[in-house]
Amino acid sequence: MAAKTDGSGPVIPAAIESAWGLRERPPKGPRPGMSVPAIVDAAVRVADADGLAAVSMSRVAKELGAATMALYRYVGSKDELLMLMVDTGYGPSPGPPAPEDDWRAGLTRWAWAEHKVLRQRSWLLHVPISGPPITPQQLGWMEDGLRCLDGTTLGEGEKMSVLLLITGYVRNEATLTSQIAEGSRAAGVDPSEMMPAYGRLVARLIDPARFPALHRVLSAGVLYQDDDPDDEFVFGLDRILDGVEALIQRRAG
Amino acid sequence: MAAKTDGSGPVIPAAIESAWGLRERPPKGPRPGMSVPAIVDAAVRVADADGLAAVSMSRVAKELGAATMALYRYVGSKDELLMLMVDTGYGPSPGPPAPEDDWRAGLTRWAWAEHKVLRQRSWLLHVPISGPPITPQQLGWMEDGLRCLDGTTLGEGEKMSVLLLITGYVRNEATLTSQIAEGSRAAGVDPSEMMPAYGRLVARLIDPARFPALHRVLSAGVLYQDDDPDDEFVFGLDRILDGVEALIQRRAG
DNA sequence: CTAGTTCTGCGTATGGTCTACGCATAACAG
DNA sequence: CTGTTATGCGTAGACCATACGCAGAACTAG
Repeated sequence: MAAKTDGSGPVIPAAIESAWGLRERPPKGPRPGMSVPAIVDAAVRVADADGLAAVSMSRVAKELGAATMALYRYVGSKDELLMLMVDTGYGPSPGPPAPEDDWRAGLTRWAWAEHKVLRQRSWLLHVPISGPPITPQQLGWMEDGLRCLDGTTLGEGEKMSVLLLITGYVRNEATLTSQIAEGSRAAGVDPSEMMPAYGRLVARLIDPARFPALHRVLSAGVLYQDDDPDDEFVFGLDRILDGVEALIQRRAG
Repeated sequence: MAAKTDGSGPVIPAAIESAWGLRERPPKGPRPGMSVPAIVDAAVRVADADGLAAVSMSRVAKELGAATMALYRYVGSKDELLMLMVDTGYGPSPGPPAPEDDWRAGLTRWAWAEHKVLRQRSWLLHVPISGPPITPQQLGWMEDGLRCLDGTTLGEGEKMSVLLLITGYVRNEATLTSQIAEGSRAAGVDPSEMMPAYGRLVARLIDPARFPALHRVLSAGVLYQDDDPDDEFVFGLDRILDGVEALIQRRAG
């Protein structure tokens, strides 16, 4: 009931420990008929096909031809399963930066790699994350990001903050574009018509006297055009990297 | 079934229309015993007290002394209720920037205002947002943000992108700190012990040979200290604003 | 004043969720 | 061979959102 505070350190979910390869199978009892990776793979398959909302314990069990409750011998709860799904959903990190890359090129590639994963598996954005990363591959991503900043003048804490900033930006951008995509699918509208429709809606709702600046944006036609989402992504990323560059130069000078 | 595409424009949920003050009550039939604002207020009260997970239709109805199904006469679905909760949860926008503020001071205040709201009502972060903002107060926030950039050299589209960038950052930062808070409450650990515990955990899991950069961060003691979350917030915000400043100067020069 | 219409309140019921618990059985240790 | 321990999984409980339909209230038209 109380938090475990013995010498072993903080509590970790059992399935996470086994993801790190710690933990041996007890020698007694019947052989397990399934495995944690098989369950996680099945869950990822379901999420890829029908979205995160379709991932229920019974659905995953059906995918494996097993009974619902059988899964609970392998994962402690649905939340634990979700955590493992995130780990394998992201996949292996893109690897350390190429030797010829400076920090900016490295981080750009790093950000694009996450961007690409999130565009393909937008369900990752819907998983309620419940804490800082502790799974092997997630820490692998972090490691690769840190290496991009290796030669810079930044302190270790600053490096970490920069990565947090960038990964947060990537997630956020992906969330926005996936919402547009999902919204258009739900409304049965062509995705390229989504932003124009939004612009018309806002134009119909707002009073130009009360919302002058917004009205000006609408008049400029900004919301009506269906931009390339990648352009929007590049814009924000470049702003952030410009800000980081300013810091690096201040530290150097 | 198909999307409505008549002259009235895109479909909007009934309760949103009434939030904008459009829509008259039909003259016939019994007087409504409740009102949409009363329901939304009750739901916000529940979320404030017990978190978003506690907001179920039956719980909100109980709060009002009404029957569960009675609510569906006022809101079309739970999702619609959530959208309205977000609108009133954010509250009125902070107002236009002070005349003596330049764009940077204005946006800083704007960002802090959202930061403050999200710190007080962290359940706002858990509401699955399903599209671009269309409620009155949300567009009010947008309007105020745009006004901060009024005198700058940026194009209308760029202004919008900058706001998206900042609001995304604020949400992201708030998400991270609220996760730490919620995680520590769930584990029954003192919040100030949370990051140190995380640092120890990572140190126990990773192999320094496989994760050298991460190991260096740990050795620097970065994860062990319990930073002031506001410092972290300021760091990221300053980076972003530096990036925006670089753009503004490029456009000006 | 009456009849018709339309809206409200809400009870019932359906189908979904996660998961606590306990039992039968299988596999190993001694 | 016996005891111990793990597995597979059925049952059941406690929630959840919400579709549907009915009783009755409040208005309008005649």
